[in-house]
Amino acid sequence: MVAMTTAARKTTNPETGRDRILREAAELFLTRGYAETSLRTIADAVDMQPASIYHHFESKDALLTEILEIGMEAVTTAFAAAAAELPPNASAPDRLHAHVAAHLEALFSHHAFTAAHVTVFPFAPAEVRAATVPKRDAYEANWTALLSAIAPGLDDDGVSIARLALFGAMNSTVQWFDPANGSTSDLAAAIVGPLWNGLANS
Amino acid sequence: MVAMTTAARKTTNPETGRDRILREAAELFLTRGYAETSLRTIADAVDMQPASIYHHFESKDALLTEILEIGMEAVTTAFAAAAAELPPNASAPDRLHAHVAAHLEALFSHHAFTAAHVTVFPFAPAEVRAATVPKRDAYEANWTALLSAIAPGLDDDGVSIARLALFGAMNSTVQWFDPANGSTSDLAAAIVGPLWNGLANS
DNA sequence: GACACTACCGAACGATCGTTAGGTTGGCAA
DNA sequence: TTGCCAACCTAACGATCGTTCGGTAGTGTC
Repeated sequence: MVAMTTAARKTTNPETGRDRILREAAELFLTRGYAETSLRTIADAVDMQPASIYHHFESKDALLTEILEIGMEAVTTAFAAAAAELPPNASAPDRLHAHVAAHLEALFSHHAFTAAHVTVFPFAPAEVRAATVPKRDAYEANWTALLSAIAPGLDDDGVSIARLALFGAMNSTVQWFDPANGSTSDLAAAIVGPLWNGLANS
Repeated sequence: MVAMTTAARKTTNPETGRDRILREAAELFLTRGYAETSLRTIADAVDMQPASIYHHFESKDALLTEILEIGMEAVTTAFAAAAAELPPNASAPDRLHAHVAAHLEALFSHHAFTAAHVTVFPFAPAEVRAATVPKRDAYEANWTALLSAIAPGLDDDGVSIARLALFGAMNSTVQWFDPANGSTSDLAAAIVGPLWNGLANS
């Protein structure tokens, strides 16, 4: 009886125990918060005992660190892929749209992992944040370069504010946009359009 | 010696015990998170014993509920005040700027109370969120009305997306803008300018 | 000068937390 | 067939959590 559950899980779910923990934990952290989610809750979600999680992860903090790293890798990869797919002579608004769409697509396809950066990261333990900060900085640098290239009229402060405001706008979508109601590309267009041309022309 | 501390606090700090708890708790919730902040930490910050907090508040949840209500009242009042101060024939971008500036000013002057809505609210206990939702909805309705008035070219979905993206942009400022580096009115101009005229013209 | 009341304190409660120690099992390698 | 190892288990640890109970010191009232 005890033996059956393991075998049954193996056949019905190809996801390994480790990946399942990562995914379920990411979703729980996202919806309930890090401190609000106990290891016993995570264990319940993956049909395990709390102690079993320690076979795969060193600690609860290490679990969160890995989740945040997966999320940051997803958006970083998406940014690079969008840049690679753009024609060399793409217009400024096209480039902006492509990268916004890529960010949003990553945000919703690796939803829990990337969205965790928006809501979980600020309250993560200091050591966890410190471990993830370099990768976050690198990703932000991509956007700083993009925005100064396509809006040469902005000075450094203007670029910073534009980037941060755009991040704020994009990342807040995880709290209100439902992918069932439209593509992330359309959502990107709905954000980039007014932003590029101005509300004055909408 | 024990008696002195009470007298000394009374004279050096005009803030009552209750208000002090509210303010310190709001700041701690904001910087550390709700679940991450224990009542013992709050008690330490106000030089009290944990049990004493229960003389002023029914529970930790009730304390957070009151903090969120103070914050929502601040932005609601600021919105109404901005509307009242505007000349009847103010231009659309002027109206937008005035309300963005009012929101940002409230965000930073009642910093911890209003900012708590951005970062603490999503993970607050369900009962706490339910108690605050009506006032949040009412505030959002103000913005929906404003945006549809000044950007008549947008349909309902467009207004919603514009409002949510603008909220995302404004509220994210609590995580990166330092009021020491400039006025909230300038910050509002830096956000509204590109948004209204478009990045294309920046 | 007795009384009530506000504002606090000291000590403790049961519950829950992250974590650890020490098994057990099922499948693969030799 | 034996031995090994990854993947789990049961049980419990000490720490910390929100909360409660029963006080006490100071202040104003009659």
